[in-house]
Formats: sequence, C-alpha cells, structure tokens
Amino acid sequence: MGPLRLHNTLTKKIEEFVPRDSGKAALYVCGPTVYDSSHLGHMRAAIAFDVLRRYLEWKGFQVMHVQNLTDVDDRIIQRAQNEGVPTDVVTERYIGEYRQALQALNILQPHIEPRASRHIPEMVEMIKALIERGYAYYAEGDVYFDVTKLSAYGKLSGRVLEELKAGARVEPGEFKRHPADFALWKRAKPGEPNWESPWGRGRPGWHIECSAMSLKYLGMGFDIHGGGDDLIFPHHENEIAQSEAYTGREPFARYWIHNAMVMVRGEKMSKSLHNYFAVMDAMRRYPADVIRYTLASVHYRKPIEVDEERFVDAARAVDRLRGAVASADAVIARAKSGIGGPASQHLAGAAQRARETFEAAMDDDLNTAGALAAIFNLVAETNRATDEVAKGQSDAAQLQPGVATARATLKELAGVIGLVLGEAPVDARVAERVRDLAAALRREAGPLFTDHPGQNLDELVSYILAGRERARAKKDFSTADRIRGRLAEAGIVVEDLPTGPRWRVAAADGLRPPTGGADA
RNA sequence: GGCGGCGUAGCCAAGAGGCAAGGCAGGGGUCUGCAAAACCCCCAUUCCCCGGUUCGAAUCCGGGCGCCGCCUCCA
Repeated sequence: MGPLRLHNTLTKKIEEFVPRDSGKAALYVCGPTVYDSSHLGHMRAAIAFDVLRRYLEWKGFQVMHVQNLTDVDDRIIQRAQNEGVPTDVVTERYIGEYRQALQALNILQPHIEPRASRHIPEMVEMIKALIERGYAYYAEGDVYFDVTKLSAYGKLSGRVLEELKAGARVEPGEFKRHPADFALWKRAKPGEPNWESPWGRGRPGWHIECSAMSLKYLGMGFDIHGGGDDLIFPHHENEIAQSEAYTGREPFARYWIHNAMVMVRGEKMSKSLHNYFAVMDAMRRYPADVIRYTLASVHYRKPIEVDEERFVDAARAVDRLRGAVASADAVIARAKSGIGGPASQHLAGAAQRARETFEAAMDDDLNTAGALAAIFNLVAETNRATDEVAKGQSDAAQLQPGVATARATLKELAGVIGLVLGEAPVDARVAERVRDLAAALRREAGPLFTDHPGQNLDELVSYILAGRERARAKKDFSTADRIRGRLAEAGIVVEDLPTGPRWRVAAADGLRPPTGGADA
C-alpha cells in the first residue's frame, strides 16, 4: 500500500508523511486549558488525533504521543478565586473530568501528559536563552518575545507583521514594543500562583509551555504538531517563533495538523457563545461509538454541524455496523468448524478489498468518510452471506471461514476509527427500567412469569423474553406484542429471528433523555 | 479590511479532468403471526450561479452570490 499523506498547515499542501526517524512518529497535540468542563469541540480534537495515532500505529509506526494540559492560566485563577479554593482544586477537578471523558470515548491515553505547572524551570531556561540571543526583552517584570527579530514570523498563519500592527491590541499594564509581541513571562499579581525567576516572581505566558514541553519530550524537528485550527494564530505561530529562535534551527515541527471546529446552528461551539454540548451530557444520551461515528463521518479539516438529528442518524448507522458483527457471530456460533467454499472465498475477497479501499482512503489525509464507506461495503457483503445462512440457502460451515474473516476485518478497520462495535454499553437507566418491567410483568401476567427474574440485564431480559415466548407459543400475540413494546420503551429492541428472539440495547431510539441539548 | 476554508439528492457526506462512494430518511418487494433486522429493486442526466479551457469539468481558469473560521481567550 501507499504512503500516508497529510495536509500540512505550514505548506497548505497535502504531503507524504516522512518521519524524522524512520518507522517512528513523534506526535505533540495541544490539550485543553483545564478551567471548566470539556465540550464536544474538545472531544473532536482528541478524537481526530486519536484516529491519527491509531492509524499511524496500524500502518506500523511506533508512535510517541504527547498531549499537554494547560494548568496555569488566567481563567483558572479567576475560577479558583470565585470559588475561594486553591487553583489546583480547580485543575485537578477538570483534569479528572477530561480524562474520564477520553476514556469513555475510547481515546487512547497519550504516552506523556505534561502539565505547564510542572515545567516552569524548563520554560525559565528557554526564556533566559531567548533574552540572551536578543529575541526577547524584559519590561517592568514581564518578558516579551520580540516578533520583529524573526523575519519568518507569520509563516504558519500567513500573517504579515505590518497588518498585525494595526489590529493587535495592547492591554493596559503591558509594556510591548510591538503590538504583536507576546508575553513569555508575566510578573505576579497579588494572590496569584507564582514562581521564582531571574525577573522576579511571576508565571509563564501561555505559548512557551508547549515549546518547552514538546522540545523536552520529543526534541527539535519532531514529526507532527496538532491542535484545533483556532490555535493556528497566535498560539502555534508563537510556538514556532520561540522554538526556532531558541534552537536556531528549523523546522520546530515537520507537519502541522489542525482539526476544524464543531458548529452549532452555524456558529463555532464554544464556552463564550454558550452553545456547547457538554461531553458528559452527550455521553449520557449516546454510546461512545455513536459520538465517535458522528465525528468521524466528516473529514477532520471540515467544520461539523452537530444537532440531535445527526446523532440519531449516527446511532442507526452504528446499529447497522453492530448488526453485521452480530449476524457474523451467529453464523460462526452455528458452524462447529468451517469447511469453506466459493461463497466463503468470495467474502474473504470482499474483506481484502475493503481493507485496501480503507487504507487508500485513510492514506489520503485521513479520509474517514471514505474509510467508513469501505467498511459499509463489507457490511453489505457480510449481511448477504449471513442472510443466506439464516434463510437456509447456504450452509453455515461452508461460509464460516469467510464470515470469520469478514468479521475480524470489520472489527479491525472500525477499530482504527476507534469504534468498538461491541455490545452497546448499558445505560444504568435501561437496566433499571428493565428491572421495573420484569417486576410489573410478574404482577400483571402471573401465569407467564412465575420464577424469579435475575439481577443483571442479561438475566432480566431473558426472563421477560421467556415469558413472552410462552405467550407466543399460545398464539397470544397481543400479549407478546405488548411486552415487546414495553421492552422498546425501556430501551431494548427485540427481533424475532427463525432461530428465536434476539435483543439488543437501542443505540438511540427509546432513549430520549430528560436533559436538554445545547443550552443556547 | 487581511489570511484561510466551505457550497454535491429530503438530511448528512466522499469524490478533485473520464462520466456521481457511503450513511440516514423515503417508495416497492422477499422473509415474519405481526413487527424489527437482513436481503433484492427504486431514489442527483447532475454537483450555488454565469462565462471560459478541454474530445470530455462537480473536478481546471475568470467573475459573481451565499455561508463559516482566524485576526482577542479558545480544541
């Protein structure tokens, strides 16, 4: 297969990915400032780079993934002061939430998650060197980077210093020589966290942390630097300026990858616009696969509009994916051993084609939409095969090897996108509703339900279904249909197959949540 | 105003010179006690508009129109 090609913001072109060290990929991603709960926008970034990482690994690269956590920041200080607690109470809380969200969404943990507050000495060293080399200057307890000293300033974002001069604003209390100069070090204000430095007590500016930490863990000229496209200017521009001035070399990073924003009703999702979907809110309503599918269904460099309908569509699509895996499982369970045959070979061939199409799409700047199409084509092939077995037109044993291959390929390729395609994780409320339903049915329809229902969801549903089968055996279809309807209300979908009833937790339908979506 | 991007069926979305992937929704059929799922068939002569280049354009060029992001903290 061909090489991976990625869009590089630095050149605005799609380029072949050639790492600094053959076979390895050093990846640095800008993480969140932990001053508040994360929203879907943060997850889009995390997921975009999780897919990149998984794909690099799938292609055989040995990936070193570093993602920072910004825990020194004005908004954190402000929040802590509002709550009357130390800043680390605030940062610990939101770091915890963030990690929990990542884990829930099946996002691989970065190998290193450096925090700004723990890398002050590294930043101080860098700032000292920048002053010595004439790229930074001291003013009234602050230290600023002098953008006029670097002819290449603006190369990432396409900014021109002259134009920046007009637009940039200087806050009162700042002592910049040029409006586009940015703070490397800020003198301490009363009541703020601060550290000792050659310039007096203070704290680092925002941009310097990513330079210091990426250089520390990945070294100059590392492979990929990523983040949201709203970070291109000024954050990433400034990182480049500092790092290249500091080392006297370029490039700081070889490829700059930026994900586009999540939109709500035509506007960027953000805290300040109050139009965000809190991650935990979305997670309560939709399984991780559904959220990941939604975000993967659009190319990472294109803004994605999210609304309720979109998640519902995604939930149905995920159900189709899961259904194919379940049908394959049924065939595999039925055939003790596979003897194979032409149909089996045909399916195995389809799996191979899907793999190739998938890879070609992903190689093309991570075209996840195209990659999903390849997966769905294999789903259709798999369903055709399992459908024949279900209808008795084909022998399970003769299809078994191909079905097993297709199933494994489905899981593997979907796994690169981060989709699990397992049983939907059980919402606690679903289990609760099913338990209530079992109890209610026992009361209402005694003869059908005599023994004790079990405890876990599996046992409870089996118990209800067994009672329903007794009704069906007596041709009491109105009772059977009523039970099926009530299970659906509880979030369980029942399908009567020739081999008996099959059930699954609904991915979306029947799970209309009480909480609202966007709060705007 | 400067920089960047987007506009493809009812909705979502790939495709970037060779004749429109995929998902959701919809219509018809098979299967089913009924449903659901699955399967089969149908669903864009056309890709915001107008010119141009070409044997050939959704794809390239020119000009419009509409929308979005960044230029301030932001994933």
